Amino acid sequence: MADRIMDHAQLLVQSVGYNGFSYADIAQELGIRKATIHYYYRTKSDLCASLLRRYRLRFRIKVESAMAELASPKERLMLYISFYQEALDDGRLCPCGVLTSELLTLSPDIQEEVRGFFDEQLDWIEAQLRAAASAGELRVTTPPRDLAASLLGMIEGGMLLAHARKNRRSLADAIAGTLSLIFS
Amino acid sequence: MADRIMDHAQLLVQSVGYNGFSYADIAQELGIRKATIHYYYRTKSDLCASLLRRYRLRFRIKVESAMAELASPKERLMLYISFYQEALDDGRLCPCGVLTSELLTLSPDIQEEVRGFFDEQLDWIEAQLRAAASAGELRVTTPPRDLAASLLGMIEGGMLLAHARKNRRSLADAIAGTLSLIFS
DNA sequence: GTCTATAAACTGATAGAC
DNA sequence: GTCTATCAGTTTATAGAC
Repeated sequence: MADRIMDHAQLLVQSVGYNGFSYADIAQELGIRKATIHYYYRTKSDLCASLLRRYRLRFRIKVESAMAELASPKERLMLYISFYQEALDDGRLCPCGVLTSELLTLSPDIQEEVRGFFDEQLDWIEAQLRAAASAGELRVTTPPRDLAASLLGMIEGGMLLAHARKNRRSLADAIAGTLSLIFS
Repeated sequence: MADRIMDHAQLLVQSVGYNGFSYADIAQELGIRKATIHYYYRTKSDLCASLLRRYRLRFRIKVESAMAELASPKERLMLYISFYQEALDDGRLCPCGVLTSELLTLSPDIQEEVRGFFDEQLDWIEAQLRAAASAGELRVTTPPRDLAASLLGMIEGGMLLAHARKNRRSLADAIAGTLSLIFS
């Protein structure tokens, strides 16, 4: 039951944000009572922090397996972007992107998880860009960290735009164009 | 008083989102009672929709004056981006970017204002890119609409990243690099 | 216009029976 | 483990006095 609760809580965070749902929403969906949720997660804040830790862990594993399978930085980045596109196809946003909009209302634990996720993603993207630069595959001289921030921003913002405009195609297509621009 | 209420409501939307504040927050800040807010704005939904209409109008005027002053599409886009950077320097996010995260919990009026804002921005950016292409100033052949979506996504996502990482520099710097990439 | 008072619903959370 | 019952606090919103 703990997993089912967390699953649905994550779906809700990715759809309407932390302040956009309540324990009653989860209880109704799972056909249980609110008190049952409190048995597994003492507070809503705990539930959200736990959910973010699991999300980050799963995402990390996904990304690591992508590194193992593909050698080319550009291919890796294309696959990386497809992870976000998958969520979008499922009607979900990036939980960390969503929570950033209401970050000031959230507990320090949650804020730290969100910030940690972004830092981790920037590190990974930067590493791919540096590898590409070493291999002479980069067409530009922009500092890798800045370029990584551009790319991650484009991904997070692209998800938001696609969600608001109900146009799920726009993310992968738009970014693929920019990626081709960067790589030779 | 109507203006002061809307001013603070907008600040709150840009800081913590729609579901992140209540009438009590506004009342306390302005030293008035909650009922007074209802006198000017019947519902919270009305207040938010009104606030978005004003925001869009003001933003439109800002952008139009930018078009009048500067002839070069690249310069116009740099100035355009600085409008978002200004908000960020003031600790504010883009209200439409924020509201997108909780869009499914908001009234149809608000949803329409958010979507309208993005469409309007994409139209404007696309027009600048087409003008640049006609003048032979564009280095790429990406469809202008896709490129516009990339840029707006990068702006919206860049604001989010800067907010979460408390690094307000990253927006303008990161985007300037990509802009230089696009323009010859 | 702004207030007091209040309604009705919902919030996260707890105690204790089963 | 899951429930019923309940709490105290908050939410948006309204009625009516001043």
